[in-house]
Amino acid sequence: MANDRPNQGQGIGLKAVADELGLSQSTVSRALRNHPSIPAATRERVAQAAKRMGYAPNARARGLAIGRTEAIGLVFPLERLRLVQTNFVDVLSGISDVVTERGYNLLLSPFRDDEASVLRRLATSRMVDGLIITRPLVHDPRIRLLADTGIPFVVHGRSDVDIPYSYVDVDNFEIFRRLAELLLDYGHTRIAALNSYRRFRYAAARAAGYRAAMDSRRQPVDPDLVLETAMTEEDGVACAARLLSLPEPPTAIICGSIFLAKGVYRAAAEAGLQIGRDLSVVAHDDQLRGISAADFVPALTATQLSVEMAGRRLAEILIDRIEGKLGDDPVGEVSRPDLILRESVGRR
Amino acid sequence: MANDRPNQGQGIGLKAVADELGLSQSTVSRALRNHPSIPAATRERVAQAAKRMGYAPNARARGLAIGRTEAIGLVFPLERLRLVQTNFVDVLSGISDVVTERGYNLLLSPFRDDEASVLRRLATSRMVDGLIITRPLVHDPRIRLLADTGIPFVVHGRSDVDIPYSYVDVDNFEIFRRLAELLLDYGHTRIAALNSYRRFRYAAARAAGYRAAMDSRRQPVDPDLVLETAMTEEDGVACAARLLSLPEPPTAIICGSIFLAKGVYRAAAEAGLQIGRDLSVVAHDDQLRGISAADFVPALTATQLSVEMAGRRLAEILIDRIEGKLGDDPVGEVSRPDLILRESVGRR
DNA sequence: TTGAAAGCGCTAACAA
DNA sequence: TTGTTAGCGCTTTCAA
Repeated sequence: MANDRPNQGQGIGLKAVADELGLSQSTVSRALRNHPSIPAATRERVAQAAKRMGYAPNARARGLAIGRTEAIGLVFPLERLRLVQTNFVDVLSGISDVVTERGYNLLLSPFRDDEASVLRRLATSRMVDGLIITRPLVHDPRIRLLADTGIPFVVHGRSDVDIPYSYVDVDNFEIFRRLAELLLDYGHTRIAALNSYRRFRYAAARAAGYRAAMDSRRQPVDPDLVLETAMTEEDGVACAARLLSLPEPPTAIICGSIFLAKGVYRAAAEAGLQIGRDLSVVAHDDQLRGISAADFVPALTATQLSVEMAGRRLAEILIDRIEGKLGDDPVGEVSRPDLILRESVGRR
Repeated sequence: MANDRPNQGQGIGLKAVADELGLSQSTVSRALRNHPSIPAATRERVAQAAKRMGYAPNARARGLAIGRTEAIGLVFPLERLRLVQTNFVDVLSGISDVVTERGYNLLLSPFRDDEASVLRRLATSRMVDGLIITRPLVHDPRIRLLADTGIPFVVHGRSDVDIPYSYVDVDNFEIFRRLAELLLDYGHTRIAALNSYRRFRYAAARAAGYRAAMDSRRQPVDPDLVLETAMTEEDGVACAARLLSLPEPPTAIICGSIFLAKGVYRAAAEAGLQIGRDLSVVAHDDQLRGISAADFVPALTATQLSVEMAGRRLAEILIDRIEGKLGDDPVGEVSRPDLILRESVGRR
């Protein structure tokens, strides 16, 4: 025997219900899942008995039989959960919503350093039906890894790899391009950019967008004004302080996140500069819960795009794919940001 | 046939490895799991082949065979993830840590309203080996529900039910008692308490602790000074404003959370009151990431106890229980808080 | 030390 | 409309 406690020691299984009613397991199984071949009368009897006896299907056995678990996985660095200033919880919130709506479960797999092995294990063990990965690098090895296992997956963001894959992304090039052009329109030329680390594809795209805007106006790009940093308030303070102490400081700053912008506001206040008059600030806003560009004083001009909505789309696409509701071709969605003009920008 | 793509369409299974080596499935299975009956030589050969062929065990099948999944579940209201001011993420972080260390997976099941059915489904479907539940009510029906299914579970907090269960809790009675006594020691008698909703066991315990302290000093409890509220900064502002506009306002306020305290600080500032001189404030501090009682101005006197550590213990106890490392008797752990004196309290 | 075979609880093809 | 039967991929007993 494989197990000394049949049926996990508890359960009323299909067998018990079938015996009780003098039916076969398969009839009971079909009745419970509303198979058309089962007449209403039988279906009713079975439903009654199942309920009375407290029958609950065993997900492990069902998963093995149908080849699906009805769960999707999300692998992420433990750190991101700990971070206070992160959009991770908002993405997760969007994913959770859809997962609930569609009757799936969400398997969270945190990792400390070796993401690849966690991903591989999850994918090949068929513990989940599909996976979501986030924050891809410019050339992200995870995509090939997952494609090779054959498991359905969706990427939050894009990566420059030569295999097709599904993704949900925002137009990061456009985000920084528009923010830079806005500032150029207002007469600024010494425009600083606080960007994330360029190994991440989204940051690389933003850097390119910034450069494109500057190039199109024949403005030189001063490398001292382009900083790579984490997206937190503290880093915003530090970067701004550094920029403002330059011999020829910027008159405007583009921030990759709203947290960064908050830090810049603080640094400006300390330096006695008034935002919108002495220093212009713009940012990209993920529309996170609990912090709003409109509530900044003065209100912050920003591109905006809900990252929670992105979470929703990620889960929707993944589940559709798992259920075969999408063709075999990968789908990609790129949202373009709205630019909301508020009071943090002034003429130079 | 049950499935038109045997082995999920991909996988190198035990069978393939066995055939390759001219061994039986069972030998390969045992070799891979270091069964003592397998000689080192064979074990080695098998390990090589498995690696070379890219064998990965199918978790669904394994789970079915051994009756375990090596995953634990956490059911929580979708809302809590969305909340900015919540200790949920910190608890989750502690749980994640341990889950990773022990090689388990964490299944997050968000729900919108019908928690009971989500719990029951998770428990009876044997999708996970054990469950953690949080924020129990004074009489929490979930405990009986889970106990009836027979699944191992641990509660973050206690509940007054007459069945044994495992829990990790803090001494909430003691927390409010000590905070109140401290204020009484400083000569305060009009002491307000901002507590959570008393249907939650922890809030009920805190209310009792407050009352016990007052009673022991023969101080009457003014119902106007005891407020039930959510634990956010906004609510802190609102409650404090209300208390300060009383005909006979309190001279000291006990806050159930550090967020609440933050709001009280704000309201005091608006009212032109100086914390520590015109108004004394104390709080309980869950030691959340990103907000520290020591950083308040003036620094906040508080009881403290790491809620992340509680998360760790919850997972440790649950997994030990699943693996049979604990006896059959439930275990309960109650931590007592440290009281850290800072500058937010003054003599009346 | 190894293999054959049964079984975990469920689904589904096929036959009746 | 229902039952029989053969899996899903793995573990484990039992026998060799």
